[in-house]
Amino acid sequence: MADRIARHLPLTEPTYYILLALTEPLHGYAVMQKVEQLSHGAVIVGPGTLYGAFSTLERDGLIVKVAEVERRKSYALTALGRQVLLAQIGRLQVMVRRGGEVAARLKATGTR
Amino acid sequence: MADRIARHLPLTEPTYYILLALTEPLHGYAVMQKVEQLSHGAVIVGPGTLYGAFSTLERDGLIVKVAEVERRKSYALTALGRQVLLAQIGRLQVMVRRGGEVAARLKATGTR
DNA sequence: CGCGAGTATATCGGTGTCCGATATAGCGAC
DNA sequence: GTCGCTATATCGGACACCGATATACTCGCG
Repeated sequence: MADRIARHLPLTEPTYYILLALTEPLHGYAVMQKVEQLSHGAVIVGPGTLYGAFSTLERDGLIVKVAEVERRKSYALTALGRQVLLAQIGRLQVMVRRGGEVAARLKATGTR
Repeated sequence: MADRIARHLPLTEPTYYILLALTEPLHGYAVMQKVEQLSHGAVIVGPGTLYGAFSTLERDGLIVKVAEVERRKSYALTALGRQVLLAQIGRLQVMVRRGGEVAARLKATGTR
């Protein structure tokens, strides 16, 4: 059953960046900063988005708590989380390829 | 004010493909088929998604009705819609580039 | 000593979107 | 005459995003 992976797709933009950040174990606050950096400032996740997403992702088994030192709770991707992330990257590549073709056409044709 | 464009971002996957399909004037039913084709079957938009999205997109000025022959209502991108679509393609390119780096690292490092 | 700024986690509620289910209706084929 | 395809449309549930808000610790500066 490959829909064990497909069931979680597509990922939204914030969720995608959160998983991307968690390829390296990080705690919540660090994820907020990493996402901003990864997206060149295009995506800013606030506390509401972050901790809501953490709950959902942990419940679904895509991430897991790996440490809890002082106030910092660190999370990391599970094997399933890695597979979902890679599958999403595949979807994005299709989207970009299609988009690139169309973009070229739009620019070439002009406003018509 | 560039947030005239940014206000509409990010686009969800179905909305992205709908706009992509409408770079060429099409009526609703044809959009459903085009989206499925563009996405290699990964995205299937049902009537609920499609006509709901049409209402929102037309209200926001990203698409416009260009013809209505028999039962077919054809829509096409506006200038704003084209700008939003191109901006979204830019976001996707950033996402894919970041994803590609991480994917390479994930595969190289293995399961650790 | 007090206060602002940064670190860090957490909850709540509004808003919007996706999407399945459902409905209508014309058309051609068998 | 009924099945399936074309074609448009509405409704409601479920879910996610995200701003506002709250708590609490630490550090530095005046």
